[in-house]
Amino acid sequence: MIEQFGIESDQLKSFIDRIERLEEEKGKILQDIKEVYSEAKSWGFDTKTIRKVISLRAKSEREREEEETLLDLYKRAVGLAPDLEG
Amino acid sequence: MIEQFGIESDQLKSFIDRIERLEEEKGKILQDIKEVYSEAKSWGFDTKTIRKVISLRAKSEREREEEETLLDLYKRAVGLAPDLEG
Amino acid sequence: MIEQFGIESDQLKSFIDRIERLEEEKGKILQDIKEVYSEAKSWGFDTKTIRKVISLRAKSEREREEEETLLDLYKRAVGLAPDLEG
Amino acid sequence: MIEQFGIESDQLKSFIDRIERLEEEKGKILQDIKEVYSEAKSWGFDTKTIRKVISLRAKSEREREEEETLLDLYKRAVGLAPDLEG
DNA sequence: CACTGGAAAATGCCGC
DNA sequence: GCGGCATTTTCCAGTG
Repeated sequence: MIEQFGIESDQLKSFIDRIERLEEEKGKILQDIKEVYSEAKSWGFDTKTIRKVISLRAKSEREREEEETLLDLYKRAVGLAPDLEG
Repeated sequence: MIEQFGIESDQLKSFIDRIERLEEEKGKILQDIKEVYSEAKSWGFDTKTIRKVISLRAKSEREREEEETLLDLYKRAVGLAPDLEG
Repeated sequence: MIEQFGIESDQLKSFIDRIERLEEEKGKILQDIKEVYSEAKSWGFDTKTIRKVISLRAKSEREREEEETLLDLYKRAVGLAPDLEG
Repeated sequence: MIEQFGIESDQLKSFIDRIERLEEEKGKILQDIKEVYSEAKSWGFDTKTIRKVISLRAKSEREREEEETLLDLYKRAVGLAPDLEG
């Protein structure tokens, strides 16, 4: 008897099932990514470099956003911009 | 001279695009997973323990036993668990 | 006008210097720790398990018990462990 | 009796002790760092921004090094530099 | 096939 | 007490 411990076993099971299902989907995508790298490699491309390129592109996007955030942060820190709560 | 690599270059771009697209899908799934954890938490469940359970279920019975055996061994070595013949 | 912040600016720089110095020390310790793990590994020990033991020792007896209890509870909920009453 | 399992219990204990000692030192440094942040905060500085500054400085150093590495990598990838074993 | 380095995941911490 | 961020741990591909 689980209920005596005060947890709703069915609900918990349902959450875990949902996560496991999503993890499975994730696993497929991960697999797909691996296969693309592998195909690229068989074409003679250097996968390490491809990874770098992709990570740089992701980064530069992220950093563009971050720069803005950072600027705001600094501005607020020195009183050049209002705090978030106005 | 770049052009001499024209065809390969297109091929490379195509690989990178495919990977980036897959990464995007992966990002969505990751987001979904986060949301389920968050919902579970709002129900009062402990997400850290949920993660442990999921990771345990992903392992084979054999793996689980091996890990436990080794951990017990090390624990006894440092006095965290009593010796077997204790 | 920056100068009006002159004194605070010096103070800030000083804080940052102190932190960076401490970070450097931290880096050395981290390096030392890595080396011990590496040596342990070369003796045939399993570093992952060592980490677990160390993390267990850092916890109080009470904490360890609580975690285990909760894990058992969740495990039973998903059928990874038998119910207590069979 | 541990030896029957084939691990050198004393050696293992010694490694773990060394690591725990280093962890303790690390903990002190971490504590020191916290205190500096706390002092800075009491002076009215924004700790989040300080963290950013420090992490940026650490990063730009690392990235200077990385850029070089990356350039080499790309060069090798397109045959403009010899492979490492060259 | 063990080691190393780098990506991904988990944990812990800080501020709100 | 929660959400976001930094650290730490785990995993995995590539390399010798």
